[in-house]
Amino acid sequence: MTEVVESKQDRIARRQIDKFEARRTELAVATLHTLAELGYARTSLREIAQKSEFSHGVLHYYFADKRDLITHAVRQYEAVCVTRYDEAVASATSAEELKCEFVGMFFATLKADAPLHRLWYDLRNQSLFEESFREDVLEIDEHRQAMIWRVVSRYAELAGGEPATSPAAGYVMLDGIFQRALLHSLSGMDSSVGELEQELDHVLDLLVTAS
Amino acid sequence: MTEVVESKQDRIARRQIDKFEARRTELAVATLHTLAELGYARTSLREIAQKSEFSHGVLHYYFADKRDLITHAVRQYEAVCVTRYDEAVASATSAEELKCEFVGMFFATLKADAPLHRLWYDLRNQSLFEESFREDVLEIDEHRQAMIWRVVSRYAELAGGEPATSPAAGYVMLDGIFQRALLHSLSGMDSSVGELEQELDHVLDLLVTAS
DNA sequence: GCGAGATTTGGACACTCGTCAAGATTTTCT
DNA sequence: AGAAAATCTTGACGAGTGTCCAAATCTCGC
Repeated sequence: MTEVVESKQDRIARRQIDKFEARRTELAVATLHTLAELGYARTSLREIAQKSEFSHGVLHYYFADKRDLITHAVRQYEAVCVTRYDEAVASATSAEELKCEFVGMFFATLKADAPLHRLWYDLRNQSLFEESFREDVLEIDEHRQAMIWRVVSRYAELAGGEPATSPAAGYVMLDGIFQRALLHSLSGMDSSVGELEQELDHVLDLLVTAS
Repeated sequence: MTEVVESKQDRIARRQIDKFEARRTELAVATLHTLAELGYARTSLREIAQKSEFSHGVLHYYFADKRDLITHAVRQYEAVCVTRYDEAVASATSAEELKCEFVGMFFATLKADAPLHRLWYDLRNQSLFEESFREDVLEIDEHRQAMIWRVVSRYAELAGGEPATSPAAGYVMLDGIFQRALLHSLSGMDSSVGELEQELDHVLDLLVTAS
């Protein structure tokens, strides 16, 4: 009987833990939105709380401190970002089709999710100064690299060639294009963004050996 | 005679203005060092003053406000950074020599001036959130792009080929490599940096059409 | 419905921030 | 040398920060 009682208490305990976790992610999502809007340098706990439906005190009930909160927010970002092109990779039946879908999605998310993307770059840069961010940043960067590599290697396969770079170099070069396009997009330099879009078509072919 | 007096006053006035300007750049340089060490988010005026030989009040004697000061510091950065490869471009007599010198300098400054470089990326990212930084950032980015383009186009010339990308795409891709190498270098991932160095050799050739 | 525990609130705290101004100090000109 | 101007220091201010906590509120098993 004790074990029955125990399991019942366990169920109750688990339910509360789940609720606790659920609220944590809820607050982490609110944090993510505030960060995306204001940037790391100007995001305060009171600002975060104001964007949620809670008071600022509750943040310290669910998180040890500010770093703990932001770390969890970054982990939420990861969940959002790294499967973006997988469907296109799986469904494309020709190199041309994959390229077209990839370039389209690339610039679609650039425009639709600009605040989130600039946050990512902001946090990645923070990790250049704050060692405590590095582990998470490096891990997320790995996942982004893998995501891009799935596209590039599949593109090479469909084109009947081989990737011309390592996964790291390929990712880093395409990410460089994304960063520049993001900056120019937020600066209202639409024509420059358009040129980059045209050029991405071309760059993808540079990243695979001629078939 | 009035004009003689005036010109004498002018000389005096100019001398004082020059002195004023000199102290401004002196303080801007101190600001640059503090920014490079702490990052934008954690740099305060008192911290800047402490790294100089003055008190914090003097900053408001020479600069209107914090933004004015940081803007001038960024301009100082620009003066430092954009002629780095020009000597190599001018003196190289073969593609192989230019490539070797470029790759060497690329990774030498990566290691020697890491704090300054991470500051640049930090400020460029701030411009994604703060419109007031954008004008300066875009201008400096142009100069960096031109600097890289001088290398790429000369390399293509020496190799008897043509650049395979636009100046923007070429810059952005090489800059992406630099960013990644900087992150991994500051993270102590030396082997990863070494791989990127090897790969840069290869990437340079991707950026020119086969001769 | 009651009561214990979980959750939330809102204010207090110690601190740092940018800014400013009054006064002390130094430099410069006559 | 002495006066005038430029320069620098110091301390204060109000606002904003992260953190903590006592009290208020809510939840939920009994």
